[in-house]
Amino acid sequence: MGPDLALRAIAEPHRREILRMVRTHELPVVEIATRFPTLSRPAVSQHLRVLCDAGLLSMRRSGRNCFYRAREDRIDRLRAYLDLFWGDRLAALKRAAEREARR
Amino acid sequence: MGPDLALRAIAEPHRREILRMVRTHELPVVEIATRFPTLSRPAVSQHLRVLCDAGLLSMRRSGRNCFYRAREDRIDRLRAYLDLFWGDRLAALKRAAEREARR
DNA sequence: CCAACCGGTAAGCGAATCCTTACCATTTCC
DNA sequence: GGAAATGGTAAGGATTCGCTTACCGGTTGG
Repeated sequence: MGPDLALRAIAEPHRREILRMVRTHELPVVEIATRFPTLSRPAVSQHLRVLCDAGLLSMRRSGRNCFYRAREDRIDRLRAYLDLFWGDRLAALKRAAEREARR
Repeated sequence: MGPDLALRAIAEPHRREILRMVRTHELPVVEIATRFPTLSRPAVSQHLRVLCDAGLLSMRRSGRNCFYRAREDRIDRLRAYLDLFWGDRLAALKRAAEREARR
């Protein structure tokens, strides 16, 4: 069930970076790949697959381009799961503020 | 650098369960292990190690017992990283509310 | 039509992950 | 002192991960 695939997906730095890139606007694979000079293109394709399987990305085909984009609804769902998992958010903010004030 | 170890650590369901168990109060390893009937004790020990290496747990020795406990400050730090990563939280809540209202 | 472009898939490889059994050190209690 | 309890570590195995190169199908434009 739910958040496992997504959590595993975002545990990988490259995939977090991809997710960040397609948050505000969709991008074709070529564009994503060129921003990873150290990575082969299949590697990027495979990361995209993992993110899609986790439900965090959607894909749109147009001609010979594949545009990927973050699925905001799924991201929100993951955030909701994590919020529930971590527990009281206000308490956390309060602690953070106290630690900040202590310096 | 920072959140990678922690994110990898919480990507594992057993480790999330452990983290949940020692959030409010510390627990000795035996107690943690008995709550995982399907897991050997070394497996639990190894999960505890991963969580410690990620900074998410602290350990206190007392006699022959090792009490583990969640490090709330590190958890808060991880939450802060994720909040920054995801972006505007209010926008997310708004979207969630809209989706909810749409049913 | 055909050469270039775009992107997914297959196969393989080294490393990491998660688990097991076996063993060890320390502490406690008789 | 010695048995029992606690918990870490070593070694090994099966699986998964992240990456590579090689290849293949679909689209486009000369």
